[in-house]
Amino acid sequence: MPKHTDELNDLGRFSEPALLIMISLADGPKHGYAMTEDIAQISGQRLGPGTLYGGITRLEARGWIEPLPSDDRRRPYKLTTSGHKVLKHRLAAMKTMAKIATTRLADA
Amino acid sequence: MPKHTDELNDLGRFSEPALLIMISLADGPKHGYAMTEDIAQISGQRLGPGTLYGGITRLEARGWIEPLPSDDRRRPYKLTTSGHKVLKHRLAAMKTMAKIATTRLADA
DNA sequence: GACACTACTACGCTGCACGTAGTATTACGT
DNA sequence: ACGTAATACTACGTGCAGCGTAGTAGTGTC
Repeated sequence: MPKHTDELNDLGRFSEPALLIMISLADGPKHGYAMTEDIAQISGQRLGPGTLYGGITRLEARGWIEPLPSDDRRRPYKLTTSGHKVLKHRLAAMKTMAKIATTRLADA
Repeated sequence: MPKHTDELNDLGRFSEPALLIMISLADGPKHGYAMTEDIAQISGQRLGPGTLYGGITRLEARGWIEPLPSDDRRRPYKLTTSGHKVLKHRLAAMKTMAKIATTRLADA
């Protein structure tokens, strides 16, 4: 097992669905179903329950999101401070890569 | 098996390593080892051989990259027209998402 | 009271990501 | 000529993320 020497770069195998979930939570707490709808609107892709709740569980295990107290059957989640930081870092990396890639495509 | 109704959106399970390989090929043909070095420079992460050549094989199977004739033991690859198109499409989606996400983080 | 929508849980499969080990060639210093 | 490091891969095994399907149960509405 790799040591968590640098939490911001130790993403494990974490891909688009997990990223979409975090982005969805970036503008406020949401429960699972609401995330599905939100993600479908902003990205055009609809995550199945297996993908969604699987992703949520993994993100919670990493401490990047956490559940809020709930009275009914809904279970809302919010980004933790750590999750917020990771997402920000991740987005910056994405932008840098996208910029480099776009330049390369244009020049070629 | 899902039908290839829309090649640009049918990415399968395709994540960062595959994207990095395509970006690396965006500014000209490269062989495997050169990709590793290039990717390490632009992204800071070094792909192991399993990840790299596994990714290459899958990308070739999809017709997004293709091998060039080679005289020695090196096997250079280049982006196909199809691969070029997919990458461009993908980058546009990435930028849109990054923009939305950044706005959300800033507003929250 | 039928039907759609909401909000999940449970489960199983597949293949991608990743590591490790090994092979062979080339380049270099000494 | 000999060792060592860098180059450029192949081969192989493993685990878990991603994804689909099925099922459950409460809520709303007509």
